Amino acid sequence: MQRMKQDVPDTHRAMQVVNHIRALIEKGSLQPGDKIPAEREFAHTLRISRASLRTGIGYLAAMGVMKVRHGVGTFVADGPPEFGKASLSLMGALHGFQSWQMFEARLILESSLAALAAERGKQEHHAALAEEVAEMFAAMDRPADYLIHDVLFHRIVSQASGNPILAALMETVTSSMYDKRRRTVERSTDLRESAQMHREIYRAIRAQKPLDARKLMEQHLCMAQTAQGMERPADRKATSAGLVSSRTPARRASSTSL
Amino acid sequence: MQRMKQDVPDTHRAMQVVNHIRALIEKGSLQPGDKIPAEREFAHTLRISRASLRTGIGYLAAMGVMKVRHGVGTFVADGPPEFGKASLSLMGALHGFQSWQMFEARLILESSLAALAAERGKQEHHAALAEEVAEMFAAMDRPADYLIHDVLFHRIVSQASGNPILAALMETVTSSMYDKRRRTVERSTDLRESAQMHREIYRAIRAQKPLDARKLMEQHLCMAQTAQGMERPADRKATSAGLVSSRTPARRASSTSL
DNA sequence: GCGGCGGTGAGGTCTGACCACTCGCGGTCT
DNA sequence: AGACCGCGAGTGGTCAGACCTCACCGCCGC
Repeated sequence: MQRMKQDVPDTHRAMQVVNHIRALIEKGSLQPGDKIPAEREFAHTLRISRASLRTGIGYLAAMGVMKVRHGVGTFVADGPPEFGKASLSLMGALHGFQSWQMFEARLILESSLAALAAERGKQEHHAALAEEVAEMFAAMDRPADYLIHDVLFHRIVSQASGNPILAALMETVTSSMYDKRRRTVERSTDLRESAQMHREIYRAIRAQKPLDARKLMEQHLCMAQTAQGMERPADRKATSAGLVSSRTPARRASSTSL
Repeated sequence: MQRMKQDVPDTHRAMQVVNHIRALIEKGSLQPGDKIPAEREFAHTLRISRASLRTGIGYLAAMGVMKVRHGVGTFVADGPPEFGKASLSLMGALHGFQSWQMFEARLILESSLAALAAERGKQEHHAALAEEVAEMFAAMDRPADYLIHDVLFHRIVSQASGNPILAALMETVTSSMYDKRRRTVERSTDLRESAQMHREIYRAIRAQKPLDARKLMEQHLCMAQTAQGMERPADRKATSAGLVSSRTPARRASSTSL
């Protein structure tokens, strides 16, 4: 029988702070971007020491719920939802995550994200997407700039999906690959092809064709994976049937069909 | 132009601790389950105050990289990779995540996980899966126990997928739904049907039929969503074409085909 | 008008003491 | 001899207060 108990990541006081702030957020009296009272003052209000308060704030900051700015104050995170960015990186070092696993996770998340974006994307998203595609074509000779708009493009797709949870998960995965991508893009030679693939994806999303968007995104990511030489070491090909939208509908006939 | 800078969640000293421990992990001198030196001693070694050391440890603990046990010591996390469990819950309260969004995220992750498990699952996983299915059938009249084996089943599927990253992401999503599920299962009446669906999924995985496993898992989750009355408020149906493995391959003909 | 300088208030760090929890050793009672 | 209890060493948790660093902004002098 497993433990199944609530996680107790920190100690009493810290959780007290976390729960207090959580209550404030849920009550609506603490909105994203808001500033919380100064540490000394807040600590006195909660009847705890400043050190304990800082422990709790540190916990929240580590998870991306709050942002601390030295000399300014402590604020509730305002931008798009983000989990602790360094977390995946740390976990990777600890559990020995492989590059192909990251790509696989990204492939699954982002292809679904593209499909959702095609279904639900609004005009504003289409416009932003078009903007980034244009920027990418314009920056084909400047890999560093190109990467920026590349990332932006995918981020907008995430937003257009209308599911901030998936978007946040995606961001977590991609952010831990960013530095590696930056190095790869520098010596990339076929940014033109990449830009065109982005344009195709954009078109599929604008045309509200989820299946096309999904397939194109899969192609795009598989290509990116190949470009970085991060295919899965042996056995199956990366584009295994269960992962990528299959082009062999015939196999569906073998369904056990409940 | 966006910021794109590295995240600086905490301050200098804390990151110094994080990086030090990260280095120890990457060097291999710190394995999962290992105990790190006592705080007073470790702080003296790093030439920083105990308070600063604790800040760094708190950061790592918040992300699930380390586990602190009062009166015992501080250890490197050993179990399956887990992100901060409370994070999604906090983020949800902050950004107003909807239930259907959680279900959607879970649907995407877990259906892919099932497909991967069908491709890569080993015999040991099949055995464990069968075990849990049996337990579920045996616990149909005890909702609380049933839920435990339900969770275990899905967790084993995650492991069988061979991608710890996706498994960890899934765990993050599901753990924030656990309490709600617990309440729902209590008044559930058709656990028999649920158990049978799990058995079907198990069979598809054992038979190495990724597409079947994916589809069955989708059905199972959609049913669970319906049971909890958490469908998406209006517009489309939950089983939109781009999300669920379509049963209308004809639509694929409309591809823009790059 | 502009730029540097310093005040103000925020977070960051340090110190050292004390509190709370675990665990195991050793004594005691049965 | 064996089971039980108590206590103490070791470890994390909390506290208090002082001081440092940084960001911001208004004042003052040029």
